[in-house]
Amino acid sequence: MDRSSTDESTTTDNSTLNLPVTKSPERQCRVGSGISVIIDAEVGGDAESGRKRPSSRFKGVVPQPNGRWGSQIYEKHQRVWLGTFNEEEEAARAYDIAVQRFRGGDAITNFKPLSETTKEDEIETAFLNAHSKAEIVDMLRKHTYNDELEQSKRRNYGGWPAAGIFSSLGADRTRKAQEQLFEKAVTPSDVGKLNRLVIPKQLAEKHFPLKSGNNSYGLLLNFEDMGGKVWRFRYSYWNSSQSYVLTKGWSRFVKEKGLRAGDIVSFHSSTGPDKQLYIDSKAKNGSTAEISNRPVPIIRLFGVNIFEVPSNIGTCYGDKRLREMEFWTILECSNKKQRVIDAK
DNA sequence: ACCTGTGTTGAA
DNA sequence: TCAACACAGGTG
Repeated sequence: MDRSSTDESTTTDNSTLNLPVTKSPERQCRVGSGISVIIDAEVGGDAESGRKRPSSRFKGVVPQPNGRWGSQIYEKHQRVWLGTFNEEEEAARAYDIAVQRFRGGDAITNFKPLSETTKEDEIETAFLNAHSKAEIVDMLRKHTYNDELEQSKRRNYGGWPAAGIFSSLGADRTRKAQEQLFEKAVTPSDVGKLNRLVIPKQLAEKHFPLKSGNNSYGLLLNFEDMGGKVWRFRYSYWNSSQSYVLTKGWSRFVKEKGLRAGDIVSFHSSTGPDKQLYIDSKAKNGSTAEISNRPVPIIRLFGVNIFEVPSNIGTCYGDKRLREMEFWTILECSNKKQRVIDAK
C-alpha cells in the first residue's frame, strides 16, 4: 500500500528545485571519443581476473555479477529498477530516458539531454510525457522503448496530413515527407468480389511503372496505411482487359476498411530515397474515420491478444478489483513474465 | 545452475 | 540520492 505515492502528480514540482544551469551534460558524455575501446568484456566478463567490480562510469548504471549492467533510478527513497542490459551504454541510455521522464528535461543525463531545439527531441519529449512513468519503465525493462517511440512517430508524424496530432503546427515531415500520387473513387467492381482494383492506365504507368515491359506477372507492392499497418498487394497488368490492377490482398483491404463504391482511395509516396508507398481511404463524402467506424465487423485477429498488459493483469490477479490497481503493481507482475524477451 | 532485481547500508 | 555489496527467489 505504501507504493501509492508513485502517481503522476509530480510533473511540475521539479521546478521548485530549480537547479541553476549547473548541469554539466559533458560530464560523462565522452563515450564516443576515446574510451569506448575497452568494453569488449561481455557476458562472462569475469574472464579477466576473477570477479571485478567494474563500477560503471555512467550514472544510474550498476554492474551485475554476470558482466551485464543494471539500470536504476531513485525516487521517493525507493529504487526503481530499469532492467538489465548487455552493454553499459544501453543501461545508461535507459537511465537517461527514465530520468528525463521522472525529473524533466533539465535533469542530468549520461548522454544527450533531449534538447527542445531538435525536432526529434521535441517529439520524444512529447512521447515521454504522453506516457506514465510506469509505462516508460515498463518499456525500458522490456527493451521496447525504441520500438514504441518509433511506432508513435509513425502514427503521429507519418506524414498523413490528417493523422498527425501536431499537423497544425506544421511540424510534420519529421519522419518522411510524402506526396500524394493520385486518388480514385472506387467502382462497384473495385469493392465487389473480383478482388481487384483497376488503376487508371495513365496513373498506373506514371506512378507504378512495371519494369521490363509487361511480362512481369505481378509485382508485390507494400503500402502502409495511416495506422502504420502494411498492406501488400499484387500489382500487374492484365492484357485481356488492358488494365493495371491491384489483385491479391486487395479484397482484404476492402473488407477491413469497409470500402464502398464511391469511396476514395488515395496513394502516396514518400519523397525520400526509400520510396515508401502509402495508401489511405476515405468515405465518399466523409473522412477516413467514418469509414473505419462503420458497423463493419471489425478486424479478426485470430484470437491473438494484442494487449499484453491486460492479459497479465488477469493472469496475476484473477478478477480482483482492477480499478484500484496501481500500475506499479502491475509492472511487478508482468515483468516476471516478460523477462524472456530480454534474451539476446 | 544461473541470473535478475531487491534488501540493505554507508557515502555523497 | 546514489551505488556497492550480498543474496533470495525466479528462470531456463
